[in-house]
Amino acid sequence: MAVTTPANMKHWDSQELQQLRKRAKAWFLKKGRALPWRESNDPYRIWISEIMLQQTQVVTVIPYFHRFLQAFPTVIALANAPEEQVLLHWSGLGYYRRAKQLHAAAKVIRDQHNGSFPTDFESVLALPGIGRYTAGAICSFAYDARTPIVEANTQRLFARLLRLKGQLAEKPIQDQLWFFASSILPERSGSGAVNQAVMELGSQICTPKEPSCQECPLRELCPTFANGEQATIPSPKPPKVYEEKVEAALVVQNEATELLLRRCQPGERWAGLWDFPRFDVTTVKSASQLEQSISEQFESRFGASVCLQEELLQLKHGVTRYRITLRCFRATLDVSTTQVSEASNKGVGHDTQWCSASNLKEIPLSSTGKQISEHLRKLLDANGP
DNA sequence: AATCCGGGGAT
DNA sequence: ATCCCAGGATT
Repeated sequence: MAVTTPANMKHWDSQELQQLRKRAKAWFLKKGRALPWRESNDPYRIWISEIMLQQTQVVTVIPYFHRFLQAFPTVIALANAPEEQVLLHWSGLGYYRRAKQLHAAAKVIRDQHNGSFPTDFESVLALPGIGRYTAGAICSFAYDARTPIVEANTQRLFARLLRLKGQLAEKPIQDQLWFFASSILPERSGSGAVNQAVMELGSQICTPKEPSCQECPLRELCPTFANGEQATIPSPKPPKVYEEKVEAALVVQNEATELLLRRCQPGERWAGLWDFPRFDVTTVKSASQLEQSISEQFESRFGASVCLQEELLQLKHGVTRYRITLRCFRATLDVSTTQVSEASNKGVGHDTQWCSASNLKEIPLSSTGKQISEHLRKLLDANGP
C-alpha cells in the first residue's frame, strides 16, 4: 500500500487524457446548458459575458447580459458611450471596477485595434480587466485557441481529478492546476469545446458540497471519488472574519420633492456611482448621539443642516470584509440655516444633484441605492391614488 | 501572499 | 446565517 503524500497525486497518461476529453465533450453535448453567450462565437459577446461572470453567478448575469448587449450592441457603441451610461447598465451587478475597465478596454480596441476584438492571446491579456483566465476563456471559446483556463469550477474539478491536497490558493497547487488545464487540451482543434465541457462539469456535477458523482462521466477516472474524499478535496477555505459596521442613509427632499443624491468619489466605495447621502455611525451608542452625529456629518459635507425624521427601512449588505447594517431615515432640511441650492453647490457642484423619483432609474446607483429607490416608489404608489 | 472590490443565490 | 461564485489589480 502506497503512502499518501502530497506527491501522491494522480498522474494522467495520454490515453486517460484522451478519455477525459471524449467523455467530457459527449456529456456536454447532452447535458450542457444553453446560455445566451454560447449562441455564437462572437468575441465581443463572449468578452462581455466573461467580465460579468467574474465572481458572479450565471443566473445573476443573464438579465444584465441581455440588457447590456441591447444598449451596446458593438464594441464601438460601447467605446463611444459615456461612462455613466455604462455604469447605469452595470448598476446592481457589483464590482463596478469591471465596468470601468470594460469601457477602457473598448476604447483601446477602438483606437488601437481598428475596432475589432484582438485575436492573439497576448493582446487580449493586455486589455484592462482581462487576466490569465479571462484571456484564455475568450481565446478558446471565440477562436478555439489552445489556451488553458482555471477558475472556480475547473480548479475544483481538476483538484479532485488530480487528488490535490492543500489550499487552492497556494502557488504550487495553482501551478499544478494550470499545468493540468494545459494537458487536457487536444493537440489540434477542439480546445474551446473541451474548456466549455470541463467548466460545465465543474459547475453542474463537481459541486463544492455533495458532488453528483453518480452522474459524472469522469467518475471512473477520478481518484477523489475512488477514495471517497470529495468532502476534503479541495480543502475547505478558512472562514472569513467580518467587521460589523452601522451606516445611515438619508432621504432628503427639496420643495420640488426631488431627492438629494451624491456621487461617490474616487477612492470611496462605489466611486462614480450615485448614492443617497451616507454616513458611518458604527460607534454611535444612543438615539440622540445618532441624530447629532448625522447632523454634524451632513453639515460638514453639504454645508446645510438636516433634521432627522422617521426611519424608513433597514438593509443589511456586505462589502469586502464588512457586514453593514444600513439604517435609512427620512430627513428634512433646516431652512432657517443654509439654503438647499447652496448645499448642492458646495464643493464640486456636479457631484451632487436633486433627482425626481421618476428619474432615479436613469441614475447609476449601487444595489442598496436601488433598494431604497424601490422602497420610496412603493411608498409613493401607496399614497398616490 | 494578502487585500480590495459587491452582490445575490443556494442551503 | 454561512458559503460560494466563469477573477483582476494592487501592494
